[in-house]
Amino acid sequence: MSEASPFPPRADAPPPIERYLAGLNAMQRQAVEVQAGPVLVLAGAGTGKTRVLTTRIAYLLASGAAKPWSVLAVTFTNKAAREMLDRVAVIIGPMAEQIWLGTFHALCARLLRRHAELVGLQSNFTILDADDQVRLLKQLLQAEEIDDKKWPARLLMGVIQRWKDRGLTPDKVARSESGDLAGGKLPEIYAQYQDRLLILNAADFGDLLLHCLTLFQEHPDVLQIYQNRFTHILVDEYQDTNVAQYLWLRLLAQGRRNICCVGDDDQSIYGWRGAEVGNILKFEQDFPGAEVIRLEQNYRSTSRVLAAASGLIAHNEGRLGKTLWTDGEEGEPLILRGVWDGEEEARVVGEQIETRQRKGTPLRQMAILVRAGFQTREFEERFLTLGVPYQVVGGSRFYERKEIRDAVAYLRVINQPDDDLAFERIINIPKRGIGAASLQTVHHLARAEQISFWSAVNKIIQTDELRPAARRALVKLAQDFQRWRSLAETEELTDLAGVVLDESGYTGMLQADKAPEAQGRLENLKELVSALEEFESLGGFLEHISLVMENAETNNGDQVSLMTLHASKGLEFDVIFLPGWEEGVFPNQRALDENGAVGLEEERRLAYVGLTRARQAVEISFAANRRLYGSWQSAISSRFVGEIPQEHIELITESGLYGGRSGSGSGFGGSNLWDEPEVLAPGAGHGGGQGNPRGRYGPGFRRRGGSSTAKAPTLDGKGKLVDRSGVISFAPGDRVFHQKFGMGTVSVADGDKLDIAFDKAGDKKVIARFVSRP
DNA sequence: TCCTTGCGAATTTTT
DNA sequence: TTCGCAAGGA
Repeated sequence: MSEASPFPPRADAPPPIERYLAGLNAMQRQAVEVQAGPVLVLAGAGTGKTRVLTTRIAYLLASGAAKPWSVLAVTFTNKAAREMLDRVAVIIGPMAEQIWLGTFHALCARLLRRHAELVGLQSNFTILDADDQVRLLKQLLQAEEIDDKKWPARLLMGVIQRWKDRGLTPDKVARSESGDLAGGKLPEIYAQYQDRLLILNAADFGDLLLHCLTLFQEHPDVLQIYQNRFTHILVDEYQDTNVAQYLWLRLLAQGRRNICCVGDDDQSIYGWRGAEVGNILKFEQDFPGAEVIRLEQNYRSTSRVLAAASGLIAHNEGRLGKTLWTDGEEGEPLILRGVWDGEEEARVVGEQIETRQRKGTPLRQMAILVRAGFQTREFEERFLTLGVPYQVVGGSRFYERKEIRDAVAYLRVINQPDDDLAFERIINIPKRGIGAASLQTVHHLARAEQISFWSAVNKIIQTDELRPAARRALVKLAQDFQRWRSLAETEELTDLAGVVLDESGYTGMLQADKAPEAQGRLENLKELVSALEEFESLGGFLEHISLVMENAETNNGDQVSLMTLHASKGLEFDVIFLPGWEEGVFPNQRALDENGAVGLEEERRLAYVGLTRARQAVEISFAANRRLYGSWQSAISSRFVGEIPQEHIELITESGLYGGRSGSGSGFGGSNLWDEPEVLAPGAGHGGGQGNPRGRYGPGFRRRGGSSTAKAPTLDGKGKLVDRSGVISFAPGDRVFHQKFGMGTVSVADGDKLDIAFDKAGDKKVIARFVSRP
């Protein structure tokens, strides 16, 4: 359908505007044509949402209403951003590159790099990933002596992220919010965390938005620049925006009020991550006079699939309400299959896939959608046995592998010396004889002086504070980094990476490693090095991997797709398999426990998303027995099963399995369907000893024991650090005490660097921080 | 400093 | 089941 003729020939002679509208239905057309003022497009699944958005952009440009650089188009995922860019480029050509198009996070990062200093960052700031965030928070928690058993860093990090999602900087977190989290100290720790990030010249994901928001709020002149620049704003997946994103958009849109948001409240599945469906519900209040357009004609699914999905989602309350319809075929009924256990489920799905393939459906048109990532395992195993090619979408990611993260950590330190988390990660990888004791010493200095780890290392290696071996190792490492940093100025990235991996000893370490996976790691590193070819600068590469942490797609060829329901949003396939429809699995027990009725509705929307991915056929299955963490558990079918209108379902069970019931379902009634808990003996397991492919990180480096070094003069009575102005100065002749070296007399004092003649340990160079008056 | 062993705990979704 | 973490030994 998409006739891609290269145009326009000249910028001042656009093709007839009508051309863009051809093939759109009345509602779509309206959504494209209304250019001025706020517009909300409620776009049901498969109603041509992306087409509307891309056409709208093209139409804006062709009609002369906007210039490419004055259009801001925001998406939720990188995938969506790329797809939109591609599709716009097909219509309008290379001009598309000039549109401000990307995810919230990518766009905010771009803005922040320009104005970093206004929020206390430098423009080459590092973007931390989830792992870094938790590690950093863990350090702070230990310093505060918070019990990490009671308050796991991951959990607290989640709370902080939620605050950030809501646009709350530490000073805005209400007392009532904190509760007894971390003994009521969490807001304070949040503040420390933010301070620490600034010292590290780093921002986490939430910060990208939060800082941008602060920037706009506190610098009206800057805000105005962008309000003027972005004459037209488009937002995809509006139902997934959180409060911070909403505030950000509202600030930017306030100028011209030309904002067009597209979304579907029934597909809001990121509430757990701070998304506010409320944003879409109150759009008309926020933008009075907004035009609301509903897209209800579905071009994707058969009427039976559609009816099943609609019937299911009708069980939710508080919807804006849409009535999807199609003039397409009725199609085959959905298949609902009860099986004995997960193994059988995988076997049957495998058979169905092979059968459908024989009948002409290519593998790439089939997908298995699961609730949680680990559920893909059984299917993978089965496919390996069968020899069915498959692809796990969004599974273990390339950039999360240990060796890749290590290599990237080296690059990060080269790019930005103050990136402590990266530096600490690789300071002793490969082993350099720098152990916990040395690390703690450096840490201590870094915290006391409020400087970065890198700075502390450089300071400390000029002294005798560390053991000679450790000191030598650090001196070498510091020199290496200096050298690599200057190489980075002149050499190609790939060459730089090769040199770094070689000279650091990292390659050597892997080559010497006899473990079976070492070879694969070397391969991965090679892949990383070649991936660097596409980038012009180190900064550009690092930005890419932190914002676009996606798999290097190798989906050439005909493969079945395996992915989570979340990852499937926005995709479509001829045939969809939905396994694991059991209470507790789907809907997920934790979602129910933690969020009750709200959680259940989100789970139901997830089911709705799953169903509406299908063009032609859906096969749902559930098992009577499920193995979970080594123990068997009997299960009952998901309540969602009973919520799908019966007339669109064909029920299949192996005869005899469920008290002989089989065939089309009499006694259909929801969750009590086949409710015969029967425990299966944990007999014949799978053959043991599959190699575990997941490399994990080595032991982390961390301080122990919090601020227990109470002898240092930098700690006040409560163990708090005193600020920089509180540095005690020493003069030659002063008697001092050092924890390790004992008593001594200052012989030379050069700022905070002291030469001291110790009574027992002899002449040493130390930093003033480490000694006290006796 | 580093490695091994043993124990306990927890187990979703992702920019 | 698997992973991460803490303690103990070389």
